[in-house]
Amino acid sequence: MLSVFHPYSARSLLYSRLHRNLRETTMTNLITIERIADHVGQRVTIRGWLYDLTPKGKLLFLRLRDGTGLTQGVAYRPEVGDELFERLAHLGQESSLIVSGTVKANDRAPGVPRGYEIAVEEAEVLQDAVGYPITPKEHGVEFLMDNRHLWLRSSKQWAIMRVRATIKRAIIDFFDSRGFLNIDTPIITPSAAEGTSTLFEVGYFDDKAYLAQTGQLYNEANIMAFGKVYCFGPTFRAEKSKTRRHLAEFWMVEPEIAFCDLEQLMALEEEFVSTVVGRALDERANELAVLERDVTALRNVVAPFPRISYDEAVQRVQAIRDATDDPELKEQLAIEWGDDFGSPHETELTKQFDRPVFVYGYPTAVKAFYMEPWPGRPEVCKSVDLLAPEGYGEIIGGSERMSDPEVLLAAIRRHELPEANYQWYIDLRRYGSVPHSGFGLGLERTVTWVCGIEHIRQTSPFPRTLNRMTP
RNA sequence: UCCUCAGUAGCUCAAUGGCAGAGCGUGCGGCUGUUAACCGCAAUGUUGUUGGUUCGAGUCCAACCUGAGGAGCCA
Repeated sequence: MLSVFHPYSARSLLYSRLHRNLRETTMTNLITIERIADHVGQRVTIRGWLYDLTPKGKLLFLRLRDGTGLTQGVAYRPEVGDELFERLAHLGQESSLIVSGTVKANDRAPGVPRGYEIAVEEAEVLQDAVGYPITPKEHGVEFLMDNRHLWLRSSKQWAIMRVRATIKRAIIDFFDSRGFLNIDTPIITPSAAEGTSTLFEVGYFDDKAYLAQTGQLYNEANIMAFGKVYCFGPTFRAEKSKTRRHLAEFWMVEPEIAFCDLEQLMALEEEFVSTVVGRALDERANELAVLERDVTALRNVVAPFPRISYDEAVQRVQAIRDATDDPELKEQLAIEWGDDFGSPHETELTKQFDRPVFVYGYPTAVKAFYMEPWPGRPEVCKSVDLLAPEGYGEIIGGSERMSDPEVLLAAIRRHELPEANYQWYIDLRRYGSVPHSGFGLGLERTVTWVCGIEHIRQTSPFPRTLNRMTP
């Protein structure tokens, strides 16, 4: 029995009718495409959107997506009848519809998961969409970003968001299962943790305040109450950065651990990162396939990770520089002991390894004020960055924190920070100070790397960058 | 803030200083296995803005606007 609502003021949407259609739909065996393999041979119903349409004479291929996957509906004119066939054959891309039919396994069927299709028996069109702007062809960045609200429906963007959700879940599970307390840190803060130049300013009643760029200092207070904690939320940087690695708003997870030194911190980081990557590999194989990600590179991400000192890293970069014939690269790679690494340095260094690499013991001068001095080498601090392979660069910055109140006070004065704002922070060292460490991992940079994509903006559903805060 | 590149049809791009073009998408028709299908027909333009050079500017010059990705900074 066919149920085609035809004609109704062609190509216009009537809400009352739309909702009536929805209620009257036979919901027998309503499934998600994600689970289509469990329903081979059954008559099922799916609800979703038309991703693409290929007419082929008496045969019609409808690529259908429902948010959980993508599958192929096959309509055969003699079976569905002329009326429904004609209606389906002229649907616009992204039309919304409800389709019922029998699931069949077929090697030729594309989709996520691939290899299954639905022999269409019935269909109801909720809306015939006209003029959907994003075609299954090449588009430019500006056009796609202007249409971000629609671009999210495209299969690669869909896959990235699903990988992101899994990575987020894996992060939470990792810390929750290891005795960390999830605790929230403020987003509105009175001053910068590490200087004021890169913060978004907001009005706070009659005062000025800033959007937080880190929750770390608060977490140092939290660990003295709870032992091991992590915060996980949005963070804000007003840096005028226009690169494929920067967002103005991004998510960061920041664990902080009492009674933890730099060695133990690195051990935690490598276990953490390899666990998270493993979860993405296990749970998002289909999505990584959509992204055409080389998963063998991800399978190498197994602890332990190589650990090299800043001193050694400088020597390695200098050796790479000496070996190259490319004059541009030679200039970019110029570095002396005491300089911070720029992205060209990090990129070349990470090319030497097949998994993330730790660089520890940076010069005190290029790092934040709160890092513990290296014993016997005050010009070096107990900091560690974790650099992702394949040119993806820094995904984690961490350190052992200063535990001596006098040393900390001296550092605050040396950096000319407003001392009054840091009294509570110094207090943490006055009342039961212990060695402690922590790190921050950028969610979007991690997702960019795991997905193997070009640009960080694709890892945020609605990215905020230097030149864009819409849609 | 600095450097480099770009802006032409809905989209992606061509066009020696000399008639504004193609592919895709869209509409109509054809095709029983399409995977960004294929074949035929049709419609589609304030060449980012302003000024200048020239008989003539999409093209050359100047300024501006918008965007891109790289530096710095950083997750």
